[in-house]
Amino acid sequence: MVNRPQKTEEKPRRGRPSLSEAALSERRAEIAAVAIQLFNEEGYASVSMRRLGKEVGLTPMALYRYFSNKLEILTALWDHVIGLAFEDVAAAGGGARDAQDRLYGVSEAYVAYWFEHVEQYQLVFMNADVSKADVTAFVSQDSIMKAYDVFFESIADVLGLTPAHPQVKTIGDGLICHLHGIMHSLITMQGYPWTERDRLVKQAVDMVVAAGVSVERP
Amino acid sequence: MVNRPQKTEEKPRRGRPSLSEAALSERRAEIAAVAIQLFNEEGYASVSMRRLGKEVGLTPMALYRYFSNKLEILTALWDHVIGLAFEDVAAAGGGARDAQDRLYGVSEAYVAYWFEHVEQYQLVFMNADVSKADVTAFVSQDSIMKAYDVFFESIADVLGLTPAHPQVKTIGDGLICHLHGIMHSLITMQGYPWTERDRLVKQAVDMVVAAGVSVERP
DNA sequence: AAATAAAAATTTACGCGTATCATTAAACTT
DNA sequence: AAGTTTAATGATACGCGTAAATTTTTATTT
Repeated sequence: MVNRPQKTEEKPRRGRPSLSEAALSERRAEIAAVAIQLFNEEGYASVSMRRLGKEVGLTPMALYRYFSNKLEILTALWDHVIGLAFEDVAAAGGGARDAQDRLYGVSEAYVAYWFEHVEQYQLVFMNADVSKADVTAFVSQDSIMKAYDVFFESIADVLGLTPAHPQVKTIGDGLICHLHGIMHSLITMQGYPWTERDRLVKQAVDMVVAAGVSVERP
Repeated sequence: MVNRPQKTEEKPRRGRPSLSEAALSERRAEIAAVAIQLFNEEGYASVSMRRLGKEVGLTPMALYRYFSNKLEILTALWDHVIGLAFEDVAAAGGGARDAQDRLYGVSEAYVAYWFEHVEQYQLVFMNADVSKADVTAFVSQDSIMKAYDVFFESIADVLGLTPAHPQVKTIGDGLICHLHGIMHSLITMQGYPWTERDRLVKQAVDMVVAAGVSVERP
């Protein structure tokens, strides 16, 4: 995050006042909106800070008052993109006949979304420059954790357990990892003759369903 | 790859001759060796072409005769690192009591290696700048595909099928994806309260073993 | 030996992200 | 009103990857 003067301490009595928190986040949002559009249209690397500054009417360095670096602007796009992905997932989950059907549906929708937006997947999940702290802060957000809930609910239904059951957490984490692995492997290692994507996703869910028959119930 | 004059055509009769293929690959190897050490010690981004040039005794631009860009030098490190990973995997597979034991061993070793070398994982699997063509060329190499064979052999053993059986390919690809997904998710989303790594890996292999009981045999 | 041709190597230059420093603006104190 | 303090903004500069132009090297042909 950008270094800002302490707000909680005795506020300074002299000198030009800081931008209000409202003004700050308003302009941050304005920059982010332009950035998201440009990043989506032309890619992260192709949009320079000089260019972005020009588009929003600021000098390049003025952007640094609102974001500490270019990557932090990218995190604004993360929120946006993950929101879109889970819109698709929610839609797929909505029309399901039963729990098992829903689990297949949301799993396929999740993977399909990222495959249809590979550039976005790379921007979110393949940026090695992102510091640990950045990602931690981002992914810990309730919005993201809540988005995965649909998987846990479906799994609980399929297994006939409550969502709070520890097995649901373990199996759910496993499925989420598995799906991410399918996307990531097929995207990063395109030369390898992978089994067809749909087949892999189906198999991943099959294994969860199969686990249901052997699960201990309370 | 770097653009080179056609070697197979009628060789030019005048002018300075091209570097021999031997000289070329020798100097490429020399550059790669220095680069691997520096990248490992200081990270990819911290080692500039100007610096690398100085270390190997070339001007920065002279490097471009041997590698078409900085990223292509990084691929040299890929080979190196994947070799190390599969040394660990092979060692883990060597001492196994039976097929099932071996499958658990190699899976855990594979995941453990990358977790112990997160920076290397990021250099190999998290570079969004890498063009599709680059990765394709890299991963299609026999060396990499061969490295995964240990998984397919173990799985065939566990399932009681020949390695050539199509189910082995499908399940093997699934397991490799699953393991990659565990690594990738736990590395990129450190703020999320994932189930413990070992548990996830064990569960992934368990599911493969469980699939064995329901598999159709020839 | 001189001229010529082509590859190798170097030089120069561009736009990039952004650190640092200089300037301007907006408030309070006197 | 003038001076002071502090935030916001702007200008300058650095090292980066590398494209393009230039120079040097090394061979063959005359």
